[in-house]
Amino acid sequence: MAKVEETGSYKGSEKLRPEEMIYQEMLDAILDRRLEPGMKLIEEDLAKTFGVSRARIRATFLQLAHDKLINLVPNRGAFVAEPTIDEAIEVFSARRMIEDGVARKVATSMTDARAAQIKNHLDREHTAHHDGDHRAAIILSGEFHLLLARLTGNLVIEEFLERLILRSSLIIAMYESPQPVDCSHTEHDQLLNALLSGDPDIAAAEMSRHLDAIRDRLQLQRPKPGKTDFASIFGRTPKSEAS
Amino acid sequence: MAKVEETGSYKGSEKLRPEEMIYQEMLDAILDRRLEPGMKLIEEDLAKTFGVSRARIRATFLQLAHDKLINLVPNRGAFVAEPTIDEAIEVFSARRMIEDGVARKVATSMTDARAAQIKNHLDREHTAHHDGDHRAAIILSGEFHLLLARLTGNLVIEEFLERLILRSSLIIAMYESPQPVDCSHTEHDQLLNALLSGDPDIAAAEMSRHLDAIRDRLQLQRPKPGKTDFASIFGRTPKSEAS
DNA sequence: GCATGCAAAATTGTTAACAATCATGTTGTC
DNA sequence: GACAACATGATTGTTAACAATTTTGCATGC
Repeated sequence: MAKVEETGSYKGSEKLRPEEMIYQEMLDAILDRRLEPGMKLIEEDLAKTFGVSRARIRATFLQLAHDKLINLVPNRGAFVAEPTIDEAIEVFSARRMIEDGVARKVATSMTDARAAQIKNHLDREHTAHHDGDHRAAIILSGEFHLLLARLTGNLVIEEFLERLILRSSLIIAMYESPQPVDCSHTEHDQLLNALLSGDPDIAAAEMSRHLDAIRDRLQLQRPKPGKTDFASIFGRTPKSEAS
Repeated sequence: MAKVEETGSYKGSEKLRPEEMIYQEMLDAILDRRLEPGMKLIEEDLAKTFGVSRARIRATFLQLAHDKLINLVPNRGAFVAEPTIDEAIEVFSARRMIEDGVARKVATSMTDARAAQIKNHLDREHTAHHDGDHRAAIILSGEFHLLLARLTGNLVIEEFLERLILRSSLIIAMYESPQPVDCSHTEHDQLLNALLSGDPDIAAAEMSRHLDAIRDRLQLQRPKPGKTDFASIFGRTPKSEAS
């Protein structure tokens, strides 16, 4: 629970430096879809909202853009990112490539203490799921992967994967199927078993399966998400194309 | 040759947008060690040098800091990064974890066209080495790894690895042994053979070996690089510690 | 009625001045 | 002579105003 709040709280720990707090708040808003994909982000409005100058908002924009959570268009402004289907596929493919390696490393360096650490996390995932706390379940699910990355002891991997997991969260928020089927907590159990086997190939294979499963649960076949498909809404084909 | 200039030129393609040009120039200066590790970067001086406002320099700083090429200290300013030995080890360990996956993917999706593409690159590496063009050899060596990343067809991996390779370049510039022993071009040949075998395990193993070899060629055992060790210089031990 | 061009409003991009903070050198005291 | 307090200069952080660009609304003409 504490862990959940630490990473995903709305305006949780208020002793953060203001710059970090603004990043965190905008991040949460995007992942919660209070800021919808494609939405224009106006500097002055945000500056007034947070009580800071436009310069700080601009700096925050650069961070968010670097993490691919917003798009920065010269002279036009900032827009909440709308990851395409191809992007979504690429992100999970990239995660597979990296997290396979993570799984290999964790599997071959497993200790009792580490196993206990993972089990403890899984307990919290199960609790959240049992309590029907969907939001906590999603956050903990992401943190499970981050925990494995941390167990490699490699900060570079950890930081990169953290960004990639955030990006995944936006993708999931955008493409998740209407009826939430977060059965992934049982998959994490299987993953732990694979890691405990100590066999890097088995661990990597299970990680690949898991990430593919997440991807396959998404609705990645919609015509063009975010962009309203008037033709299908009104049951007719467009008369002519706009210039 | 064209490729070399494209990525590593001093002030090459001047039709870049000014913001990108400034990033590129500072990047080149850091990797060339014209800007030494630890050096203070003063906003106003750079602004005058490039004929832009401090605001733009600040934005460029954020980019460079994100790539870990400079350190940003609140109220103190920006300093060229001084990767520690531990950081250097972590970067190459991270690359191994990722590039193993890259090698696996490239090995299992090899075609004649791709093999030719790689061979063509190796030819250019050999030429540069034969001509004694050390600078081009280093750049091409980095681009070899980037080429493999590109062959995975995954933009996420490609972009991340690009940053990691830049960071590696700074590390190599900082820790390379006095007598340049860039024998890595023959290692790239071996890597190609491993990729052509089509066996992902062989390819990954060869990639690991190669990256470990680069790391092991570095002088990663100095007491504290960048920070002058007066005690050893003057052959005596410090009398007392500074407060 | 619809497209085109123009004018106004909104928004981003840039600059310069000011405030806050940190580094440096000096002075005074013990 | 060493240390601390202080004053000075340099540098970063912030703000507000201005310029450039894009978007929007409206009027005109076909």
